[in-house]
Amino acid sequence: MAEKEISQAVIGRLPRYFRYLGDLKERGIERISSQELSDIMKVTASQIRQDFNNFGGFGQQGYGYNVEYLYDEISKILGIDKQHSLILIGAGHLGQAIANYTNFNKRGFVIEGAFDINPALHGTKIKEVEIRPIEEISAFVKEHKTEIAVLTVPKDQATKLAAMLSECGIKAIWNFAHVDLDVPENVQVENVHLSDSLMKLSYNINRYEKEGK
Amino acid sequence: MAEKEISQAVIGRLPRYFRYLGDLKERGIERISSQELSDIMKVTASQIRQDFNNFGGFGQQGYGYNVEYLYDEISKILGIDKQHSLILIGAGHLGQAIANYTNFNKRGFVIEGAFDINPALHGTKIKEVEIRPIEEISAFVKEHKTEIAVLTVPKDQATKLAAMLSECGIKAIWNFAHVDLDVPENVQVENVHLSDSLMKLSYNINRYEKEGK
DNA sequence: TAGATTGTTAATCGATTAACAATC
DNA sequence: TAGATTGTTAATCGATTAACAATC
Repeated sequence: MAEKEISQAVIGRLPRYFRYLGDLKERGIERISSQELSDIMKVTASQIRQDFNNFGGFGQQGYGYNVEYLYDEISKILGIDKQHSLILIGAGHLGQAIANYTNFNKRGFVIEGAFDINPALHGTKIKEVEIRPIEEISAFVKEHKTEIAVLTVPKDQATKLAAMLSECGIKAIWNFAHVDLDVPENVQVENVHLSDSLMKLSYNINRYEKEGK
Repeated sequence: MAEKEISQAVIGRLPRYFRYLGDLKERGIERISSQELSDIMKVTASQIRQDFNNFGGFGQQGYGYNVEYLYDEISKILGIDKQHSLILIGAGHLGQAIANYTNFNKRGFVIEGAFDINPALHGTKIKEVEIRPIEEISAFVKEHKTEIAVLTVPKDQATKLAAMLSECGIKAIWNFAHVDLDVPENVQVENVHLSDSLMKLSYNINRYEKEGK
């Protein structure tokens, strides 16, 4: 069905809405108006209403939005109402950091396998998951129908691994390598380019010092 | 001087230009036209020319752009032609990952201190840098005129630490905590919200499966 | 000089904000 | 019913793309 395509600008804001709604829910708040949410989140009430309306009406005139309902709906839109299977490729510090970040697990992102090129690590464990040689990735992904590969390897390896992962049916790559992956359109890629982020910070330090603004 | 404000959309693209230009430079390529760069980077030539022209003319009609010159100019714009001092706050896996990522060091981002709440870590080292109690942050930042604090602590700590850091004159916070920091406008913040990123990935998996697009 | 390609203006497109009618 | 607040259309703003004159 040709539902109208939602812009990535809107999608990019959903996790933040989700986070604030989670907080409100925890604080026992039942309803909220776009104006109140606007005050808390520092975005316009208009944008909030437009964003939510991309997915159909979640609110009620004269009342506002039911926090729990809205929270649940956003979780469905984001696809985090279901479990997702992950494999870790690269068991370095970054891989460890991700494996140990319990919030992902709580949200249903479950690490089912871990792989590294370093033989010394094979057989050792990262958060209860055994580290295997990268040669075993393909068979593992096919057998477990793994959805997401977390790529925390140097960039020269990343390109080859991405091609291989695409071939064995991975659905998505969460890419921490500092390179743009070229994969078929049935493989979703989300990049986390930490050095890009740090450079933006550097720019803004610079800019503030020059412009005083 | 009221130079016209450059949009964050443009800034966000600079690190990627920088990366590609670095590659070209390494491959010994001296000049490149906006069209050639467009082919490699998969953005329009028009956008490339517009982006660069925000900062004045870097090219030459009939010739194109000199790779090395352009590379250097972008590094100046991003402020990565100078050294930047960092402190690590939170010496967990993520902090370790960042400390061990040698590329940052190579780019002039130097970690000068590390702090953690856990007394067991005090006195131990993370990449040659001694881990200190967080009570010492304030004095350290003032003494070393530290520019950037890398915040890799749980979110409840992050809010308080951000306020403290702002007070003792930090210029910027690279925030990995899953919370929006509220700091004065003289403190630059760059957020790395990993779970937001993962949720976007989840959305796109979902979307592709539904729409087949 | 002729050809190539930038710098820059104009046109288009998309995203955000404002306004208000619909309705709970 | 009156008041509140959404859903949605219209207006504005900004970013991207196209076009072309300037110029190397």
